[in-house]
Amino acid sequence: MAHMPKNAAAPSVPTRDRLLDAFEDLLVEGGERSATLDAVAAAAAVSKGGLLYHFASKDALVDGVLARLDALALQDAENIRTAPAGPVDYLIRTSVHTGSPLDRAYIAGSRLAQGRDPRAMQVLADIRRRWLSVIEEAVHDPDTAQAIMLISDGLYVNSSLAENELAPQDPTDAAMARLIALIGRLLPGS
Amino acid sequence: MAHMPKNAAAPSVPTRDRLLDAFEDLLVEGGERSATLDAVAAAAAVSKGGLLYHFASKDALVDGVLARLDALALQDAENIRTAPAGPVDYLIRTSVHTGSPLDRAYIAGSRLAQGRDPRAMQVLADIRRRWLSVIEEAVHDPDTAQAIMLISDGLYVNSSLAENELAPQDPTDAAMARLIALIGRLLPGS
DNA sequence: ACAACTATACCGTCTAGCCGGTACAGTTAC
DNA sequence: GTAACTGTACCGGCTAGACGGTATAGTTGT
Repeated sequence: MAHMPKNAAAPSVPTRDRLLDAFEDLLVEGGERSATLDAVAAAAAVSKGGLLYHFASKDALVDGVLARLDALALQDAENIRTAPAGPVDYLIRTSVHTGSPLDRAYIAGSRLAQGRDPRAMQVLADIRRRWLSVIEEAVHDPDTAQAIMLISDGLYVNSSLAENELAPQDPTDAAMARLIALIGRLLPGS
Repeated sequence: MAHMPKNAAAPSVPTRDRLLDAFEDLLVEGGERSATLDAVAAAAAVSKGGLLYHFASKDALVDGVLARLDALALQDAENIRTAPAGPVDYLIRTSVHTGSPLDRAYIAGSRLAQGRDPRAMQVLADIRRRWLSVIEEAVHDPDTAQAIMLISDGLYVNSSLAENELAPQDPTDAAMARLIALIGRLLPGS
């Protein structure tokens, strides 16, 4: 058990992933400023030296979350495409914060983008482009697809801005169902 | 020329406002982290002592931009209500970045909110609530009004994410006109 | 006299990153 | 089989610089 955690009865979650999780959580809950190396190390129950062993710099940590976000989003594009209730329904319902790993990673990425990190902005742009093309494929009209993407983005910022009830917060509630019905009116066929 | 800018043939802009402008610009262009007291003072061509003469703390500076944002947004709500082409047209067209004072102030406020500043989150929430009620007044249907707000929010994040052409960037271009036409389909009357 | 500054020095704290050390499993050489 | 050594995974103390804020003495136009 050379490279395993000392106390591991089970492999548990690798330290590297725990550090990434901690970094994400701090970004999501406290914004960029609160996600310091010390805070990340503490949240992951690792010393600062241990953090820097896995990620040589804060930049490396950023690259780490961004890489994971990209991988998660790539998988998600497939989920959207093959969703039983259809891509639009799936996209809209998952645009509010669900606490899924992708969700957390996406918000973390947004925080980094708001801090003007060009890598984060690039990754987010790529993800959104991917989503848009899936929706375009489904609705067969670029303008409609774009409008749907905009609503999805709007839902995201709303649930990001926390505790306000301007928009549906829960993917399963009635307001969400009404919103999806409304979006139906945008579709070319009627 | 004591309290006037040295070079002022005209009263020009008062130092206090130049400091607020500088703070906003730094927030918009470099995110929260780059907007330090030293940077703000330098950008406004004022000494650090001069900055702290007008704003005793960074918190006071934040309060300053937030107060100005709130005032600007209050005025804007009236502009939306009385827009010749109608509230929805106006709201949507001004949801992309135009470089207007309100626009810059709003983005600056968003940066602060992303840094989890509760005051900023509160001010933004109030502004959005105001906009929503103006739109509700105009379209006579809460769900439709909400969907329109979401599209507006979506446009805003898109133009915030810079240099991507997923959504219309220019309030006068054809894509914007098509988007507004599409939104027309959401309206209860047809 | 006073408001509106400039300039400079300073303080405590926070932050990123560095470095020397430790523990220990596995490898090699005899 | 055991001593010497290697690589991995960490610990925790440290430092330089940035940051928010204080302080203070001087300057300038009215």
